[in-house]
Amino acid sequence: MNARQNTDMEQRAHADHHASLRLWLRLLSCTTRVEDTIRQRLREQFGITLPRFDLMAQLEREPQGLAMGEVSRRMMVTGGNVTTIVDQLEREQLVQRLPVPGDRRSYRLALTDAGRSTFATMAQAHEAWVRELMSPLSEKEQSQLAALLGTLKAANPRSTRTSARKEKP
Amino acid sequence: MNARQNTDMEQRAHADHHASLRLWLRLLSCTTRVEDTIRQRLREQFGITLPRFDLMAQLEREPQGLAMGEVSRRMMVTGGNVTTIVDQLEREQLVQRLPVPGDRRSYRLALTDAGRSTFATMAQAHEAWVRELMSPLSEKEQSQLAALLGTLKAANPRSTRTSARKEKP
DNA sequence: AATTTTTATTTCAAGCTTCAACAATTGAGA
DNA sequence: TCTCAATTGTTGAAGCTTGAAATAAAAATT
Repeated sequence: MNARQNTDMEQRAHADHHASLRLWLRLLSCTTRVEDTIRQRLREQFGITLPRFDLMAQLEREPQGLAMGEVSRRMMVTGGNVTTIVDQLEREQLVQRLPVPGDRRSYRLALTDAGRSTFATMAQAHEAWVRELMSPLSEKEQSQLAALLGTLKAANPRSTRTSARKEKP
Repeated sequence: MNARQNTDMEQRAHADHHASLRLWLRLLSCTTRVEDTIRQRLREQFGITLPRFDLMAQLEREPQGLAMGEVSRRMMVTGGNVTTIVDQLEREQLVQRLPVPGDRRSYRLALTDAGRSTFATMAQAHEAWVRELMSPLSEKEQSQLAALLGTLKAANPRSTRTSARKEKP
């Protein structure tokens, strides 16, 4: 660390040079705290992990089912990741891989009946927790927050994350 | 995409029945996108992982060093987790475990000289990335966001997460 | 039709994370 | 002092995650 440069940096810092950094750390820690709470309650009360819950939530929205790749895109995780989560959920009889007539590579991923009813119970509790955890903010503050985050989200591109992109030589 | 169900959901949503849930999902995805970008750039440009960078950042703030437990608390991760990250960083000669005179269970964890200089370089790039990623928001919007998140953070307790808490029988 | 390219998914190794159990040391009380 | 409880850190199993390579099937080209 060069003391001279350090001083220069501090001088130009007009009080809030690190404002963005502090904002980011606060954003991160808020999110982490809420997420950890939800993760813990899901495990304690339903014996399920957050990734499995999230995957079921994706399927619940699309009763006709989704391809693995589509789930991967929506959850913003790699395909390999989805494979292992689905393997587990299938073993627990909560989701099923259904064949797609025209395409033997792919299949429809859908909740089983058991999965649907299990999810319904969990989702209700989950939504109550989220409301509780957000309740420190008034309704008005919540919509302000949503608007600000919307700006941030719109500007940052969604990463593809399908993994295994080959370079064109 | 099923148009009918989509409509139903919107109808039953007395304008903002699920507002908190949507807010939470937006908060989560904003954070995830920024975090993923940072993680990727750290790996590509410096060959380091985000957890290792974060741990070094904790140490950089405390030149006299920190105990494992203190790092664990500040990073809000389990002790076992810190152990493995430190093992790696020690192997790379970026941090060191220094003995504490009065206590043979514990030690001071501190950056090495190499660690300090490596971190300085990375931290500068890191801060520039954060500023870039937050730049869709004006300065004023950033402080509004910080204030709202402050309210949220203050109300949610910081979890201990030291693991291995024995019940009193 | 045969070949090449693209698409869909899986596998594998490595690393992160948690939880629970464990070991070592310190501290407090009998 | 001796014992028991609390503190500090580690280990191991299981699960999540990524990135890269592999497999299989479909689509596009020649």
